[in-house]
Amino acid sequence: MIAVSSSRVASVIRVLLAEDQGMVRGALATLLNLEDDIEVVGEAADGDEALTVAARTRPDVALLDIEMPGKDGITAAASLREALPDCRIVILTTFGRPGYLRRAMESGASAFLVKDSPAKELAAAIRRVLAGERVIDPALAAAALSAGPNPLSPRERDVLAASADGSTIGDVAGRLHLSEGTVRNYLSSAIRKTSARNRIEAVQTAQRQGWL
Amino acid sequence: MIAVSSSRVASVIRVLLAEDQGMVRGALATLLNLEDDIEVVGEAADGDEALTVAARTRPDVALLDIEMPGKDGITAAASLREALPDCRIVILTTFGRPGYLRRAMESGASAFLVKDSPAKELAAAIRRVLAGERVIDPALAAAALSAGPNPLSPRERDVLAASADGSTIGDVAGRLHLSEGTVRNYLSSAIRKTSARNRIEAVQTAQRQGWL
DNA sequence: GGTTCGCGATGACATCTGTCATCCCTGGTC
DNA sequence: GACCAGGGATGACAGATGTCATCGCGAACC
Repeated sequence: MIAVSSSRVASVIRVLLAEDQGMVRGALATLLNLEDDIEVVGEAADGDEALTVAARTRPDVALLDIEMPGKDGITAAASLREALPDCRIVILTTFGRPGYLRRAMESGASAFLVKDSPAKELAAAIRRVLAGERVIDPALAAAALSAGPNPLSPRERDVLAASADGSTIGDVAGRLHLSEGTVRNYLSSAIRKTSARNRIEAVQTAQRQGWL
Repeated sequence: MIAVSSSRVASVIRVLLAEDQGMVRGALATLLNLEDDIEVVGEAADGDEALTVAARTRPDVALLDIEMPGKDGITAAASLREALPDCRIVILTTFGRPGYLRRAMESGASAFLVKDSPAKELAAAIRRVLAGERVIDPALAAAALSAGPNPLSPRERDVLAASADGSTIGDVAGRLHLSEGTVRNYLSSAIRKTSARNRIEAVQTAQRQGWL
């Protein structure tokens, strides 16, 4: 054998990093590139960019932040799953919300990491995921299971989400092409299901649970 | 002179890093330690810890995240300013809110960085700050100046902040030892001053401006 | 001494919200 | 065919919310 066809070592893990905060993205990329068996082959600042970069670089693992402008990490994960079925997905997020974990898993993610955990766990998770394991914080998994699924119907979810920015009922009705009474009814049942006392509390619990 | 009393190089910059998200903190520390002239001599996960670690390590520069549990970065900056007047302060934050910038500067910070900016700017800012410069994103500075100061009176601010979590007027009145009518009056004027249509919008604009 | 401003309060009023009962229609499912 | 669950709507009602005028008090300022 005269020459190796590719210069890269067989065991190097090719990673795509999608994270909107430039400083965090740069720091994480540096951190990962220090590992002998990991190489960051692509970076993206939002979900859409992550998909185009992934199509070009064909990474072994995609590291996706949830909180990104435009297409969020979970939505991007679902699209990526179709485009590159062999690419493992690691979801990285600021908030360990039960609903996030549930949706991430349903979108085909292999790991779910919160940014609170130590930095060394990132590389470890990437290696474990490539070995076929699933990586989830046990405490968070328990919380997600005990919290149960999203109790809101799709329409209740829509209306609650549209009310989250302080819009008045009239605004929401106009935006969703519903009558004001209907909006009030959906809000009322959303408030009941979230055990809240008003719309604001309902929005907050729903967000805390990752239901929006 | 028989021996140098300290083994450290004269030009090494000793940095304290306060950031609550472990993964980000670890990655930033790694990034900074890669620089020849910078050494992270202490890490902290919240504002109070930052103060104790700073007292022990006496850093040249303190890198403080704003969004931390317990004592936030701006409050910590003010305390640090008293305890270690020679320590330069760099504020690092997710949100480039005008009010944050203003308060950070009033607390004695020398630099204000948003996490959106590229990772390489961090080390650059640390060096410039130590050289006596102030480092502020020009666009953000302009926004802070054009936005003007916080129009809310201290009490309006209190009441609005207490209403942010969806509490009812009765709750807020009880918590702040005010009559319900007074709370309504303060909320009403806060709503007027923020050009909002209701309490929720008022809370949102106030937060977006960094007025809470 | 007069003025202004912030804090705190009251009462009245109009409107917005949240709840409930009730209705129609549609697409399952047993 | 009977029987739900959802989506969508209406009307009525109580209570919460937002606005306004008005008052008293004390501190600051000219």
